Amino acid sequence: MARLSQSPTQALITKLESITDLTPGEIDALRALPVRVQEVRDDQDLVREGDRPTHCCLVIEGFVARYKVTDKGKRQIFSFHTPGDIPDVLSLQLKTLDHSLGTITPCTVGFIQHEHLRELFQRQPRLTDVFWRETLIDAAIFREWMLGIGRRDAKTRVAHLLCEMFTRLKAVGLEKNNTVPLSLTQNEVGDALGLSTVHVNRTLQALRGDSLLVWEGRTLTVLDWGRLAEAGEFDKGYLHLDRKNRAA
Amino acid sequence: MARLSQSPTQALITKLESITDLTPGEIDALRALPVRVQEVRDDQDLVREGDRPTHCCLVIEGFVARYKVTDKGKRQIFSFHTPGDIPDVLSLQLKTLDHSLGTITPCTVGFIQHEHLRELFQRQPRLTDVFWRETLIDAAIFREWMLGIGRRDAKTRVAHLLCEMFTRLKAVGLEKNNTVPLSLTQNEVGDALGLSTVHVNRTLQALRGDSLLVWEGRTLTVLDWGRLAEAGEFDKGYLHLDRKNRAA
DNA sequence: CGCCTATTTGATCTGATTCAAACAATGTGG
DNA sequence: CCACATTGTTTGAATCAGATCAAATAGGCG
Repeated sequence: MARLSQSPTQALITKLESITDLTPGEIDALRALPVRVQEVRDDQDLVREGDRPTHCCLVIEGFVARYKVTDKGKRQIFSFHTPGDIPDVLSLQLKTLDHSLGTITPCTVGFIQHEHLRELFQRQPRLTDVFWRETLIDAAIFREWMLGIGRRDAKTRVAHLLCEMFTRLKAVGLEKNNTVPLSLTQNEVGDALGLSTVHVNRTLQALRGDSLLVWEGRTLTVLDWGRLAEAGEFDKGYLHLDRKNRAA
Repeated sequence: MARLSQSPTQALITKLESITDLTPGEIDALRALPVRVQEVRDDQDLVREGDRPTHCCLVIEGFVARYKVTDKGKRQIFSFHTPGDIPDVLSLQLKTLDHSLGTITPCTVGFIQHEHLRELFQRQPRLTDVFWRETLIDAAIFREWMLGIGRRDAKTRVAHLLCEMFTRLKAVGLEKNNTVPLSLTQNEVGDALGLSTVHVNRTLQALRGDSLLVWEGRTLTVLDWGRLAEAGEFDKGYLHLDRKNRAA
């Protein structure tokens, strides 16, 4: 249960502070953003391909995914988003959405009007760079997924995704004892990696067999990070998490 | 042979004008950008994964590609870039490059110091939005490729890529009589689509057999756009080419 | 308890890879 | 201007990773 005293944008501020330094003025401006908070159950679209939204969605609690569906009805998930993310900031710049955004767990979502974000960027121009940077990291993750889907085998792909989720969740403070909350179904993992559910299942069994991880219910525990990262060819560079690593 | 009177940033200006309106002041500022022009032969890296560049690369002539290589030595190409593109603007925001950028044909490349671009954005803040928008369209293309690599079969993928290249080249004025210059090898197409060269070859034969296209030497001619677009499940929405379609 | 959703297992099939070699086109130096 | 080298395309055959189909099992939860 969220504390009532907590601003709906707290998760956003935490997230941004994990990748950049914010001035007190910027933090105040973010806190002052008018946000309409809403509970949404799972498997609901927040915005849909073809929409022309006038607001953005801030994930406050839960997991959401961006995806698109083939003419033949096959779904490809492009990204998973965690609290603090605004998966559709891009709608500020691109009028028509080219993909959909939906919840994959029950969520708390904050809706922020475009006009308010535009005002924010006008008053705090440096935040434009911060959000631009965010969308660029997004794209870096797309590239890494593309590399996996196009050129890595199933086992490597699955291991890589789990490494990525673990690392990202850890970066926003959700890791404890090598364990992170990870409420994805094997079907969703398949849609993210371009694999069938059945094959994801068998691949996970192989990873379990190697004693690399335990993933049951909604938590993932990494038993041997070194070997898991190796199995997934995982190098976190592309996540650009290191604050020292950002451009001057 | 390029006219000497032409600014090295002309291709860039043309490109930007295809997706947005520029003010005379913005055009002047772009023209005034100090650019070091250089001829580069094919198959040369312009910047490499791990680099911390202090300049960006403007494609003036030729094709370049962004790519990354698997631990096992398999290459995945993320994007092809044509004259007017600055494939690595992202290095302004992300200090360390997470992928490489290389020529796939002999090229004319313009190098622009980061500091000059930063000054430009300071003086013409609206250009920040224009370039942000550019990188967002980049990401939209990544998503569409991901959908293809993950969820479409070889024939659809190849047809889709050819539709995309045709459309993009047409948008920058390089189409004539349903023909565009397309200097890609089948091997490069494979690396872009996550397919083996052999299979790309057989797939192209199928498309030729259907009288959808002719692709020989360095030009692609589309014989039946309607059926090719259908075969590739191609809908150009994701390219966000329509100027009327940009956010207010 | 019974329903619904997610995971698991088994058997079969296939699109795409791999390996290997021939062929075609382009460019180079003598 | 030809011989040769290089790079890209094409063909054929064998193989395999992963998909598909179908059905059983296991968890959660009202």
